[in-house]
Amino acid sequence: MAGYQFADIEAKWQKYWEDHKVFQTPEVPDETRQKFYILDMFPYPSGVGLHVGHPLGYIATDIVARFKRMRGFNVLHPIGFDAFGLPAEQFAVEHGVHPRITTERNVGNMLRQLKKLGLTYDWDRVFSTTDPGYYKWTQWIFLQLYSSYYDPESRAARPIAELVEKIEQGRAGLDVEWDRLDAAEREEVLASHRLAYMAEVDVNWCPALGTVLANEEVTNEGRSERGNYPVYQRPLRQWMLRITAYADRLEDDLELVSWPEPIKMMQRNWIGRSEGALVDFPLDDGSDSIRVFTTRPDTLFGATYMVLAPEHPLVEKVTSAEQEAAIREYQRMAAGLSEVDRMADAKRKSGVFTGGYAVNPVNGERLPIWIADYVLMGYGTGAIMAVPGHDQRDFEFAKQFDLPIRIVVMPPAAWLGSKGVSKEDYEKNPEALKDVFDGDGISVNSSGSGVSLDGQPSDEAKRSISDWLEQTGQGRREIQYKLRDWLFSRQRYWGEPFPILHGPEGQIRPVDDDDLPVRLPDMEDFKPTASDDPDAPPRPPLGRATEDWRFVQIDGVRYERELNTMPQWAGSCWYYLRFIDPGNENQFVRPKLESYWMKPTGVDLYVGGAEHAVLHLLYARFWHKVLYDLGQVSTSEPFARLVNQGYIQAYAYRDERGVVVPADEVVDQDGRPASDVQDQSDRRYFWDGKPVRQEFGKMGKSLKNATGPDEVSTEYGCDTFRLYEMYLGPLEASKPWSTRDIIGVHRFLRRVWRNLVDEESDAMLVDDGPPTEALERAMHKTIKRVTDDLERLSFNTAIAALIEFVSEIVGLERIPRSIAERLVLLLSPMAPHISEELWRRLGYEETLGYEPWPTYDESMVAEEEITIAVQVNGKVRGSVTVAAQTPKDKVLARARAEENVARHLEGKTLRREIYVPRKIVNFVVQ
RNA sequence: GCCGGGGUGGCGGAAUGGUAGACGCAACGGACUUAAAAUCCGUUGGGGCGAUUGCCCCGUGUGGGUUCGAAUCCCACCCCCGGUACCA
Repeated sequence: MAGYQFADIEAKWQKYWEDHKVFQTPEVPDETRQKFYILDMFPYPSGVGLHVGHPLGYIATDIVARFKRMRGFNVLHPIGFDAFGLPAEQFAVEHGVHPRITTERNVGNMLRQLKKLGLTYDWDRVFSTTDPGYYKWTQWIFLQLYSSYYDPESRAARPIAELVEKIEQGRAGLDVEWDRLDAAEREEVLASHRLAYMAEVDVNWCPALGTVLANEEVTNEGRSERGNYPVYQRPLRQWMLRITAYADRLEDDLELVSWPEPIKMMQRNWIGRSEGALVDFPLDDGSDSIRVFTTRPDTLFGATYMVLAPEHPLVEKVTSAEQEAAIREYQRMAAGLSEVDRMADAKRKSGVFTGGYAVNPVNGERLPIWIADYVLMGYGTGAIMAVPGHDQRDFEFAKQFDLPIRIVVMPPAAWLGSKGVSKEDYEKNPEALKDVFDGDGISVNSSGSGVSLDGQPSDEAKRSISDWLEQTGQGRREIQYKLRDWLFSRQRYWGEPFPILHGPEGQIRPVDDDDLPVRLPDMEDFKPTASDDPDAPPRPPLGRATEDWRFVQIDGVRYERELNTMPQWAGSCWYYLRFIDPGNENQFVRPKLESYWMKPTGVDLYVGGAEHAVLHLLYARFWHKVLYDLGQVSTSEPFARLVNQGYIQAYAYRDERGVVVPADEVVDQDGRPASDVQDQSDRRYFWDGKPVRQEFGKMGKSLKNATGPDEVSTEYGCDTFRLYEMYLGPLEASKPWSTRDIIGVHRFLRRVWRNLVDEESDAMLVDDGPPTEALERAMHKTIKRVTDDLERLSFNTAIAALIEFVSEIVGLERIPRSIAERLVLLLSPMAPHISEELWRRLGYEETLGYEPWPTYDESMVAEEEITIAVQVNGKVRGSVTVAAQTPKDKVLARARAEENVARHLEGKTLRREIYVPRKIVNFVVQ
């Protein structure tokens, strides 16, 4: 037996931890202890297994979990699998195997890989979103959404029964004659308020995937996020979730959470709140009016024309006979343009005059009405008032078609002066100042029909014009959102069935709670009906299920089940709640446990990739808020603190043809990478020895540059692997994988071992003598550094501190026991196996998972902080503050202060005085 | 274009107003060894002087500023990464 036998050690302790369920969190927690809920974004069970990039976040959370346990916290650290949805289903389709089977197999493989990393998840809490015991409650939550509505008065979700009550009492503020409506009509009214409702809307239809997709799942290029297939707009009757009702709360509450600023920003942009006003512009014949939305009602006097979206319903009405042909032509062209073409053409504005006119309500001016594709039907009202003096796009359009431009907001005179620009200059060329002048100006030329804004600053002008519009009934304040309701159904097999029945007259009936879950039927043919035809009808695979699944007889009525399934994101919207009480068959989570683990601000630390910024992270917040309103959970936000781990990147290689060459077939040839195919029968042998181009990218299958955790663990052990991944750099940063660097942390572990264990005799090299003062001091300093670094998730510097400390004990004949013990404890969150082994060899019976974290003595680490100041003629001219531990530090500080001042006062003499710690005046110049 | 993050040795990265480059890799020199691996010791931002110990100048994307003192704070610009895009 010699040296650090990591393979034996790791196998031994992993088995021990699993057999003794060391890291299991008790089902009912000890409420006297402080809790810490630390969560990873659970993975979908990929078929190809893990590469070294995946566990980065898992290792980080595991370190924190172990650290927090040692600091006395009651830790919940679970893992599960997001197994429904497109990726799992696509994998099954490709392999021609039922997704239930591939999912089970993949979950098994991933569990094996995760366990090999020594992660301290509570394995008894593992579940997949595909387990009927789980999706039963996903369906149940859906029914909560279905039977709730958003009450604007209390700004919260309430049971739909309360709405019925309000309507009956005439308090709902709805313009309906409830008593005279039949059941179907009543349901229609309710449907327009339910948080889950069916509606015929323009949806993103992806024929190649055979399903509809949510806005969040469609890329900028108008293609599917999964698979990159074309997506078309098309009206279909689908399930929707009324996430828009929560737009303002989703935006406001971002302030409550400690999330990375970029993620908050992405959510804000996605929600896209903008405050402004709705204004009605009557047509000049008075027959109708054009309603527009504007964020700049203070520029109403600057409107010089109107623009409708080409597909706006009023286009027909306002078009004059002579313009009709031109308008038709333009509409046809606009309809034919794809999103991409439209974007490519964004710089050049196009449009056509309709021949019609509208009247500006503030001054009675007749404004020509145009149509143009820079106005989108999908945002605001699909119509705008054009103010070319104060809007870039309107300005470009006006220039192109020679329409008048009017300035109605002027930068303050002082501001213009500071730029060396006159009022006239600005009027001549407002564009020149647009970039630097943000609109906080003073209204000018803004008087008309009984209202004047002249002289008012923009904010004030916005308020007074809004008041005037509201008083005269020509408009009102309005907040617009970019966020759309969430399209919630998919024409796919591998998802949660909806707990919904459709009656023969089209009535919707929720499945009784007692009949949940509605199980996904076992089907041989689960493949989606894909097509190249954008007009192909959606055919949900569940339509091919057996009749006894599809039809249900209740009270003599024959109902058909909803054939769509829920989208990928449904399961991940609430899984963090189920981990709290995973086995509960009667409730989705026990309230008592929920409030213990979630209060006061939700999951304490949530680690995962940034790619879910507007998908999972937004959807989960929405569901959570609904559950909160309904009294089912006790916090308004699910995740208190979020950290996005970076990607691990790796070099990838392409040959002259641009074909990817596997990274392990590349060799160094005179300092340049070259292809190295040994097998002569391989068709690629031709390229042997040819130079390849190096690039840098995300690790993965497509670049053939992935390294598996198993390979690393076999060669160096998983403790080394864990240390290496954390030592690469900050958790949040993307960083390059470099297999050759692994040796560094491996050497460190071997050094630890060698210094504590005699390689010959296998005996511990520790004694009970006291450490030297210097060593004890270094120990305290290290404890402080590691503790602070782990608190702020700076794993790389924590490890560096340990490496540094170990170099202090190198060469010591025997290590004082007290030092060895604390070193092992400090190391254990990061390298648990070697630590556990050393801990036992130090004579402890108990596993060190819950051993107390070592403490440090302030007086041992406190660095005396001294300030050295220099006075010249009674005036302080320089000072240096240093954290000094040795007299040498102090001398250095004094010398520096002196030097700094001397440099500025050449020729003068400095009189030196003694320094006094903390508040000092030391050098006096005369 | 707009929003957000960033730019420090050959490389990954430390340092958030006080000795820039911790720690690791790579590289070079040395010890041990028949040899190699492993291990250990030393050197390693650039330039110059002294060469025994030491000393000086320049250096954190570029240019300015604040300060006794700036990688760090402020202004302008350049470049890279991420998000987003005719959102009225």
